[in-house]
Parts: sequence; C-alpha cells; structure tokens
Amino acid sequence: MPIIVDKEKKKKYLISVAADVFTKKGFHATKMSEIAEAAAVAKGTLYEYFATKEDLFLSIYDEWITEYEVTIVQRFNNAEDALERTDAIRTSAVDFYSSHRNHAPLILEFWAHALRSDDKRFLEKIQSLQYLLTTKGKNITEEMVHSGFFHPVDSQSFTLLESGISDGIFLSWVLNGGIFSLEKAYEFRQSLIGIGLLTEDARSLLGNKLNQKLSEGFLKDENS
Amino acid sequence: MPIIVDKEKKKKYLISVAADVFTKKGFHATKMSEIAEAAAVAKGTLYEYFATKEDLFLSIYDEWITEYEVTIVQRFNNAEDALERTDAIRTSAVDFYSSHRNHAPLILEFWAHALRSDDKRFLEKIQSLQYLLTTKGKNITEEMVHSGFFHPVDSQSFTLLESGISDGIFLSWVLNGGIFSLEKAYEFRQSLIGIGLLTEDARSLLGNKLNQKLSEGFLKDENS
Amino acid sequence: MPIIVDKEKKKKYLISVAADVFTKKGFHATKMSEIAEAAAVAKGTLYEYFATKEDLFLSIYDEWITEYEVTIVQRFNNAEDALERTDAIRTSAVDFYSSHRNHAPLILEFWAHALRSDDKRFLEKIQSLQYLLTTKGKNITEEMVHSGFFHPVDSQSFTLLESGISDGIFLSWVLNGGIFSLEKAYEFRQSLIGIGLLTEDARSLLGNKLNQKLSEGFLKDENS
Amino acid sequence: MPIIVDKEKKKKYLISVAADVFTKKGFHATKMSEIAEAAAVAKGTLYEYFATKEDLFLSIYDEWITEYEVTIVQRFNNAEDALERTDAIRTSAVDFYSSHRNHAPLILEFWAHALRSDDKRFLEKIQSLQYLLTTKGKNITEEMVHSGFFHPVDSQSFTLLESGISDGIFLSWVLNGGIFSLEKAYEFRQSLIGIGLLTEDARSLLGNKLNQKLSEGFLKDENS
DNA sequence: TATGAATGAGCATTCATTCAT
DNA sequence: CATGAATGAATGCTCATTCAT
Repeated sequence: MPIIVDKEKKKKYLISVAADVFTKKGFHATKMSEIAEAAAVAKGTLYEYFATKEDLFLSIYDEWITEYEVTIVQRFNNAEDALERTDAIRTSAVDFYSSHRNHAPLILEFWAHALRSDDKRFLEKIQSLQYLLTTKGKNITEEMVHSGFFHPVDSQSFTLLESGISDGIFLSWVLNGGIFSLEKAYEFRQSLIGIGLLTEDARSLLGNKLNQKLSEGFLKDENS
Repeated sequence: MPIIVDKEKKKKYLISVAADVFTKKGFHATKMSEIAEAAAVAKGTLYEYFATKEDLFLSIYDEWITEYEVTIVQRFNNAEDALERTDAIRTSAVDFYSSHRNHAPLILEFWAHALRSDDKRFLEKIQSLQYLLTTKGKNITEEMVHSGFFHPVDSQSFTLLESGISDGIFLSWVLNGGIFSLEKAYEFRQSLIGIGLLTEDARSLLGNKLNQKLSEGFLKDENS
Repeated sequence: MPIIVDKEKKKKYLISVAADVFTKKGFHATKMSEIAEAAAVAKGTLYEYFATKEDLFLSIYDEWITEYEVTIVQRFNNAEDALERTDAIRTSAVDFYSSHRNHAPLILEFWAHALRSDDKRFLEKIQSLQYLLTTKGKNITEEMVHSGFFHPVDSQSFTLLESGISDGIFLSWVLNGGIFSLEKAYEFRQSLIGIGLLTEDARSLLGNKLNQKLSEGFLKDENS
Repeated sequence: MPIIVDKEKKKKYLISVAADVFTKKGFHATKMSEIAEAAAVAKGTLYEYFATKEDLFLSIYDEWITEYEVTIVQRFNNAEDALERTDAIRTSAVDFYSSHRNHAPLILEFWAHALRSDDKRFLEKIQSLQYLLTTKGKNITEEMVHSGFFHPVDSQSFTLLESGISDGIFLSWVLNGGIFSLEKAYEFRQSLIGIGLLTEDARSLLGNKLNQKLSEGFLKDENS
C-alpha cells in the first residue's frame, strides 16, 4: 500500500481500489475483506472511512458523477456558442464512458442498485445528473432551432432521448463484450441524428461528411 | 394458489410469481421463502421445479426471451415487404418492453447478472437474441437502401445502434420512474432516425407527419 | 424389479437392496429415494414395509443377527462334544463375517449407531447375540478345562476376550482394506490362543501343526 | 469460557470441547451451534479455526493420534531391550484407550467415518498409526524369537493380530457398556497370548504368574 | 488511527415423511 | 397395495459489522 497521510487522498485511494474489486465481482459477491486485502489495509480501516458497504459503493458512483458534472459545467461555461456547447456535452459523455469502460459492469450495477435499494441516494444522484443534462440540453436545442440550424423539435423530448441513447450505446457496448469503438459509435450516432434534424442550410455547410460517416459505420477496423 | 395439475403449467405459474417478487426486491434480497409464500407453495416445492435460486432466476428471463423471439420470427415471416418487416421488429420490441414495463428493474438485473455471474447461460441468452435481431435488422436495412428508401448506411452499425437505442430508451424510462409513454418515445425515436435516413422521395410520401411528431415530442400528455 | 408377490419375500428383497446402498454411503448419506430407486420401487412403497429410515436400517442388522444366531444354535445342538461345539461357534463366526465381508463398513456403522442412537433396540440386539455367545462359550470352556484339554482359565473372561478378538480381527481387516484372508486370520488366532491354553497332553495330540501355522502367518499368498 | 489469548491454545480448547459434544451425540446429530454454545463462543468463531464441521471432527482425531504416536515413539526410544519395548507399545495403547475411555463412541465414529467419508485424510491417519505400530511390533517380535523368548512366529501376522486384538478389546468394552477394567483385560490378553508363544525357558522364569492371571480373569471385582 | 478476532443474524438447500389418488 | 408430488423442519456456513487493544 502506498503510504498516504492525507485523509482525503486515502479515501479516494480506497474508492478506486473498491471500484476495481466491485467491478470484477459485483456488489453482493464482493466481500469487504477482499477490498481490504486489495487495498492492503485491515477490514476495520474501511469502516473508518465508510459507514457501510453500501456507503462505500455509493461513494464510488458519487465520486464519478461529481467529476462528470464538474467536467460538463466547466466545458459548458467555456463554450462560446450553441455548437461548442453541444460539443461540450457530447465530449463530456464520451470521455466519461470511455474513462470508465473497464468499470462498465459496475455502472450497470449502480443503475440496478438504484432501482432496488431502499437507499434513495443512488436514484437521486442519477436524477440530479439527468437534470443537469436535460436542462442544458434543452437550452442548446432551443438555441439550435431558434438560430435555424435545426428543424423544429420538442427540446425536452429530444434531450431525454439523446441521454437515453448515450446510455443505450454504452449498454450495447457492454453486453456485446466491447467489440466496437465507443467513440466511433457515439460519432455515428451524432451523424445519424444530426442528418435528420439539420436544416438544409446547415446540412450544406457540412457537405457530405455525414453521409460518409453513415456509410462507413462504426464496426469496421481502422486499417481495413 | 390456483389448483394446477399440469406440471408444465405449474412451472410457468411459479416463474410468473417469482418474476413479480424478484422485480420488487432484486435477486439477492429476495428469499426463496418469499417466493414460495407468494406462490402459496412450500419452499421445497420450488426445488422440485428449479434446481437452484439462480436457475429459477434464469428461467424467468429464458421464458421471456423465448416468447420475445417467437413473436419476432412470427411477425417477421408474416410481413410482406421491408416496411412491414421494419414494423415487425419495432412492434415486437415495443410490445415486449411494454408488457414487461412492471418488470423493468428485473430486466436491468438480468443484464447486470449476465455480466457478473459465473453462469454463462445468461449472457448467451442475451447474445442469442441480439444475433436474431441484428441478422434480421441488417437484411431489412439493406433492402431499404437498395430500394431507394434510405440513404446509404452501414447496415450492421445501424442495426446495432438501433438495438442499443431501444434498450437505452427503456433504461431511460426506468431510471426516470416511467414518467413518459414508452410507445410514444419509440415512435419519436423512429421519426428522428427516419427523417435523417429517408431519401427525399420517401420523405415526400410521408408529408410533414415526421416533422409534426418531432415538434410534439413524447413527453406531453395526450389531453393537454 | 423382480416381480414379487409374497409380502415377506418382498420385505427381504428390500432389506438386501438397502444393505447394499447403506454399505456404500453410510446411514446418513443414504437417501430413502436412492434405496427406492435401487430397488425399483417408489419412495412411498418403502414406507409400506418399514416405518422409518432407522427402522429399515435396524431391520437389516436384525435379519443378519437372527440368521447368525440360528446358525449358531443349530450347529451347536448338532455337535457331540466340546471340541465340536468349539468348532460350531468358530465356524459360525467365520461364516457370518465372511458372508458379510462386502458389508463390512455397514457393520461398523451398526456398532456406532448402536452407541449413539436413542433407539436402544440396536444395542439390545448386539447384547443379545453377545449373551448367546458368552453363555455357550462359557460352558464349552469349562468343559474343556474340566476334561483336561485346557489349563485352568476364567471361562467368562476368556469367552468375552474371544468374542472381542473376533470383532477386532474383522475391524482390522476392514480398516486395512481387506488385504488379508479373513479365514486364515481366524485360524491363526485360534492357533495362537490354543497353543497357550492347551495342556501338554492335548498339545501332543496335535503334533506341531500349531507351530507350523504360527510360522506361516496369514498374510502370505497361497501361491507363494 | 476461560480467557485464552494464545491462538494455538484456543484451538486445542475448542477441539477438546468439540470432542465431548461429538462423543455424546455423534457426528451428524451434533450441531455446530451446540459445540459453540458448549465452548461459550459464537458459531462464527468456530469457523475462524476450522473450515468445516468435518475439519473440526478430523482435527480431534488428528490431535489424539498425534499425541498417541508421540508417546509410542518416546517410550520406544527410551526402552533398552525387547521386553521393555514390548511394554512401551502395550502401555502406550492402554494409556491411550484408557485416557479416551469416555470418548469411546467417538473413536468408533472415526473408524466408521474413515470408511465412508470422501475425505481420505481420516483413513490415512489411521493407516499411518497402523504403519508405525506394525513396523515397531515386527521388529520386537523378531527380536523375541531370535533371542529365544518366543517360539517361531510370523512377525508381521502376529503384530497385525495384536493390533486388531487391542482394538477388539476396546470395542468389546464399549459395546458392553464398560463393565470391566480395560487395563486388566489388556493384561489378561497378554498372559493368554504370552503363555502360548513363550518358550519353556522363558516361561519358567515367570513361574506360574501367567496361570494365575488366566484363572483370575478380568471380570471380577478387585474386592471380591 | 489502525487492527483483526469475535460476533450472530440470515438463508439456500436437503430429504424423511405424508397422503390424495 | 403402490405411487410420487408436496411438505417444512432443520442446519452448515457466510460475512458485514463491532470494539477492545
């Protein structure tokens, strides 16, 4: 174990170790003793930092989502127009899911746990992220429509669908054993959605880039 | 308990009861005794029909997926052209997810379980369905492109994305507490995807129905 | 299953099947269903003939011991002098243990069960046999001493020791995996005991047969 | 519960408690919770020291046999001639069986368990003891014959018989409810065997002590 | 702060026995 | 007489959590 004096840093260290163990075996099949062993601390030490097993479990998701939200807000605030703000949202999602691709089964677990746990903090965390995304997404969409880039569309529905699609692609990627590139799949998705919503004016600006992406798909190897 | 003589029917009865109990509490938190009590049989009886708790759990998913697959194949074979075949796939999905909307958390559990269980039958079942869907989806898409309805698109990528989107909408619906209509969301999705892929010729046939759907969204109440 | 009409014969048939199954797995590890299957009858049928599992278990020993006792009494009554009566006892023991050599572990089980079971019938059965043997053995010994064949010896102690030695040889044979001939071991035992108790007169009648047996032992192969 | 700090001592303490409980009820009828209660520890604590119930069971026999073997070897090595070595073996046996007279049913259980258990460690333990005894016994016997004390006898057969007789006397003692003195029975046995094997020269040295023992037997009360 | 021995509530699974047919 | 589906009491073992050191 790395010698860590700073309490906050040690907590983060324990969270990251726990994430790896939970990912491999799932919440119920993971024993606190295994996490302790993996972190090279005693079982009792874990309880100095986390009240219960579920608390430790939630802390992982908490950490991740908080980081995700911070990223979104930062990039969003640095963006200068609707297009950049769209990118801010999309790249944040891609980065989040990509950086946690090895924890994929755990994210599924969080969702499942959120639905069945008596502890509503899981669900609240998920919905707070959802709220952040839909609020921002709604604004962007309305701006895109207003400025003539997009055909008229119900912004809230569109945003909600977008977020569902993001999760769905990730889910599909997990259940298929990670056989395709997550990034390319997200781009393919954007092209497919975009081509439908973009007005003729906007579309002409992009040339046939979109059509090309659609023809290519996201399953082929870079080299082929 | 309804008096059931046919062994096969009793097994299905037990599966349906178990599905309800598992849905409410999740796999680990559900006790075999609770299922037995809910089915008004003795604990031992469950073990006359299912070797283990996990076996019972899998049997539920097995039953559902088998039914789902049968529906897909039947509707697909009765369809007469590519458009009808598209409908066959889409309505099968909508019907499946709609009929199991109350079991939504359980489906998430199956996915999570498939990833973490040593028992690979879960994952195999998921992937066998996936295979059925992508094989058929690919054919339809190619036909749509070939007959000039769709712009060129990589059929396999498109099909995979479509299936991911289906699951994603369902997931979003679950995590948001079922606040919107699943059917309307699926139609909104179809319109959004359709408007992007359809050629001008095909689009002109549909008039502005698609634009209307997009403007409406899927979140508003029918009556408002 | 052989078709058996006579109830008494069917009971004996079930006992013999049960003996084989119990021998292989032991009392606790043997399931009534296994015995039923081995006998090609339904579980319920066993309960037509035996009240409980323990009852069936006891019936086996009962059957064996009764047969053993009948043999002893018959041979004993047919014998005409002390030497023949000695043979009657010894050959009955050898025949009993030899005929049940394949059930050896089961006999150990009976002994163990007799000691721990609340059902005292096991112990009573054992002690009734013991009583028969010691009563008869005592008489013979006294006759042997009285007629000048044996040195003076406490007949009850000697008889009890003899019976213990019989069981001990059998036990040794079982725990050593049956690597020697049970019959030859019993004869070796008789020679060793005999040579000590026999008076000079009696010994001279036997010549050096006894010494020869002792030199040979009971471990060597017949052919070597 | 006595307060015990040393882990090794606590293990031995748990073994001794378990031995008493197992003795009274037998392996299968004894619940781990009963042992825990008798030892005034929690059930879980037992599992800190023993992996399974069978492991605890074996540990008892292991402990006993190991101690027995140590005694044999020590006394054997301290003996200066064949006669003393004979005593070393015999007194070790008598002491072992005497010290465990209250555990008698348990020893029968071990034998039965050894034969039926999948866990071969039981049988191996029994046979390792057997091997130690027969190796040493064979040497002594050969020495006795060689030095003219014993008539010629097959040493391996004789030793094996001796060990079987030891167990048989113990068995007889147990099944008869401990109605005689184990020590006296062992001595009676030694006299009976001895008188047969001893040469005239050797016998004359002992006078008529042997004949006296035989006449007395081992069943009479000291005071009568 | 850190430890890890001790705890004991909790649960899947087994199987002898019953009894309606 | 025979059956075998149904029963439910019984128990080995696990593991999150505690707390004395």
